[in-house]
Amino acid sequence: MAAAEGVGRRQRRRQETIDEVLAVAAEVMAEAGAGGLALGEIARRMGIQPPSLYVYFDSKNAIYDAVFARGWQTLLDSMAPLGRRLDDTDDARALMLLISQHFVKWAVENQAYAQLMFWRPVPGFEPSEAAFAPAVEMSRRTTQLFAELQRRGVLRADADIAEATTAWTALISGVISQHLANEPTETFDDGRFTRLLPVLSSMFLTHYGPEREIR
Amino acid sequence: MAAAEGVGRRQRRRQETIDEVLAVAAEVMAEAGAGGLALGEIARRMGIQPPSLYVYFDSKNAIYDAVFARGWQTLLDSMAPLGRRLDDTDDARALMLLISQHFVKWAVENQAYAQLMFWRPVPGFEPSEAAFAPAVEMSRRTTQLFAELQRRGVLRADADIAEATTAWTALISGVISQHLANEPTETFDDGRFTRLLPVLSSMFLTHYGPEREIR
DNA sequence: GTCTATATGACGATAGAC
DNA sequence: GTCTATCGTCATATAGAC
Repeated sequence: MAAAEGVGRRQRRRQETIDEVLAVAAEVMAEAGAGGLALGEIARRMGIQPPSLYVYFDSKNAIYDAVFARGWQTLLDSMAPLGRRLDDTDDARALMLLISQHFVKWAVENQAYAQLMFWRPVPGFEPSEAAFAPAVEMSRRTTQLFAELQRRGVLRADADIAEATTAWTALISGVISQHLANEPTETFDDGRFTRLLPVLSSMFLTHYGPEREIR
Repeated sequence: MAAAEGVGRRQRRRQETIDEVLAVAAEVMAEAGAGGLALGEIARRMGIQPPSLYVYFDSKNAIYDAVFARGWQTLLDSMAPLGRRLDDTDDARALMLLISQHFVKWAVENQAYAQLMFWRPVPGFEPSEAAFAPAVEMSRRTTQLFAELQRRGVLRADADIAEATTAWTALISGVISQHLANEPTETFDDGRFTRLLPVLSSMFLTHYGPEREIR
């Protein structure tokens, strides 16, 4: 019993340290860019020596991996409430735009994560399969959302859902990429690319929608 | 006279060395990723010592800057013939797709350059104004192309050309980003995102085109 | 002008004492 | 679990040979 409790405490404390490492890492990445993460800087801010980090992570890339996974998981969690709104709303097209804007806004306001999630800024780092899981789940839910939109007649009955999902992904990631690369200090509301989302969303829904309006 | 010739030879030789450095740098970046460029590796392949590189470039970032400029200039030059075809063709919509495909294909086949041109993979490196010039010129020509398409009635008379240019840029860079990040080893023809270009192009032209077809 | 030789300080990573 | 010591590599700077 006492032994089991001891293990529990130790593990709890270990997890807390791991969480702190990741939080500080995200801080450093936000200031220096995703590729500018330095173990010495993490250690300095935590008041420990760099080698101590190796007690919790096997390598620098393992830290990147954990940050990558955490980013997708956080974004995924933040989108869940919006997805559930689909049951209430009668304007699925407007909700679609809201979802797109929420997604891009998160990326613009969490650029350290977004660089790692949407680009390959770190030579030699490739996310592990486990870290990729939340990203795959995001893709799954997006496909599911489009299938539901099709069921409701917002998307054409003969629309290729897999294709629509890929197209939407490319659209959104294009806006994010251009913002991060060309005007990273601009706010979501004022960005040249982020402001295009209503147009792009309407473009997308016109193409995959049930009928094309006559102007 | 002899002195002037001597200077000419020296400068020519200097320029040749500079060109060799940039070619080797692009090689290394293609293998290790844009952020994985190492001066020692450039020097090793050239058969010189790393400090010798400082005779030709002030810093590593100066090499990145030159590669960045060269990438945009090369892409720009490779697109010029396609742009001129606008005068001959009677199917401007098809040419529009060809141009998009050419652009993306170049990025997919020159990933070392593309990473530097479309992302920010190197902490602390921001392209100089001079290096940015060919990229600005590319944007200018794109705007010009769309204005011409509008003159010909391929784009709506009341379409916002600046907005259309930004939207097209976001679309294209979305395809490139997703390909580079998720399936960089896939060919242009087989890529999940690159294959979407006809759909995306049609989506774009439907939105900005003169009338929306009824399905 | 161009190169080599050498030095500096930061980095990621490892070994081993405590 | 944390430290010190250390290694190899990196970008960069300087001194000096040719």
